[in-house]
Amino acid sequence: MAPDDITLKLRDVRAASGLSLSKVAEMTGVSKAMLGQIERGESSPTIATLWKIAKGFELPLSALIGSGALRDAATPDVFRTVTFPGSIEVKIVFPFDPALRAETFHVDLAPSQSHESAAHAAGVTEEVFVLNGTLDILRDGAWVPLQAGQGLRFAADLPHGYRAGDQGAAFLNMHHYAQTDTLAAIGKV
Amino acid sequence: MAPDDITLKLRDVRAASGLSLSKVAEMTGVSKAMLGQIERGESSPTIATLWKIAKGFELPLSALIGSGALRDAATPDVFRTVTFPGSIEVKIVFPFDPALRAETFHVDLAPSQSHESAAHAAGVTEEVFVLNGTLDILRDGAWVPLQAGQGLRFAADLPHGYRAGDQGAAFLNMHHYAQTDTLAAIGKV
DNA sequence: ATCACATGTGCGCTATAACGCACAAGAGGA
DNA sequence: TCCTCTTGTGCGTTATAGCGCACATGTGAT
Repeated sequence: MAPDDITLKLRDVRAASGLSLSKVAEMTGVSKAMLGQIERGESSPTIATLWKIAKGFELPLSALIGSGALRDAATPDVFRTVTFPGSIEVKIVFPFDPALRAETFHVDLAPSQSHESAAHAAGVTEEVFVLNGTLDILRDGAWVPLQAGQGLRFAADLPHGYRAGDQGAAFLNMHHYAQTDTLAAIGKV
Repeated sequence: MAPDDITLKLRDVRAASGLSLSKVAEMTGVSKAMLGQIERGESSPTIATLWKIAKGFELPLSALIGSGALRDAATPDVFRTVTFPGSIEVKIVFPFDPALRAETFHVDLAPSQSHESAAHAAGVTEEVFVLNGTLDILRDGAWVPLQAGQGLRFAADLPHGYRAGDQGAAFLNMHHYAQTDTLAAIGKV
């Protein structure tokens, strides 16, 4: 890929918002002239200014960077069950999808049952949403108490654990694999 | 947030690869001195050079951009609520994280209430997991019935809709943004 | 000890990103 | 028409990204 493949979508974003260069300049702190040049491809902005723009629009930085985008299709629901190494049994709610880099499990813990998990690979983030009962999550050495309807997002590349309350617990467990697994592609890890 | 929140992960990536500045300079076409300055935070690179670096490592650009990540954050004892353009009100369970490109909402529908959503931007995938009641999802022109404990994953860049059953419905709604998102978050939709 | 080589950092120079300001073109209004 | 406001673009200046080169340090090897 040539460096020309960087398509900045500022023009699209601004068009969608219906704002003028002046307005955008005002809300981002980036000069009107510079914004124009960026849109026209006459200037290659610093990430610092790109950040300012993204912040102004309240957009993730990646929203402004056009790269090779993978498209994705729908996947229906099929519940397969899988036993984790840690010996607990989980149901697959959403299977892993390479495009999303995510998968979702449904976990059931018996009353007071606990499960400790070793550190996952770097860049793995977990999200837990409690469906029923109460659940304590061990993260960073401390137990975080959660009730039904509450959620917690944490980095899973550290040792962590789950512990159900007196009435057991059911929760959704989303695993997000950041693009850090690309480190694997380099050779190390 | 100050622009200082941009943490470039070049140092981490290079450390993981075990390569020297010279080697990286050679394979990326970016001067050794500049690479050093970027790692030390003394220089804010252009996206052009950032692209060269990413390309040299055969990494996606986003792999080098540190989200300024909250990552570990979000214990939503306090739910923030947000009203969708479509007029229904949703609670934010997990806020958008650039690294994950995902956010999760908690949606409550009154009995028989329905909500239609226009097509989102290309590359948006939704996951729905029903917590309570029954829910029908309009996808691809057909209504898919779901009960509590069931989930559905579908491409959201087509018109789609939700319809609660007789007792109403509560469900989690995960939005995954492929690298093309942009427009959806702005408000245009 | 001295050599040979590779590591990362500092210096001077050039290219250019980013700014403020001014200007030309268009859109209504009176 | 003339006036006023806003649109986006061009110009001159300053700040800084990015380069090549040289230097200081470090690590073995002989």
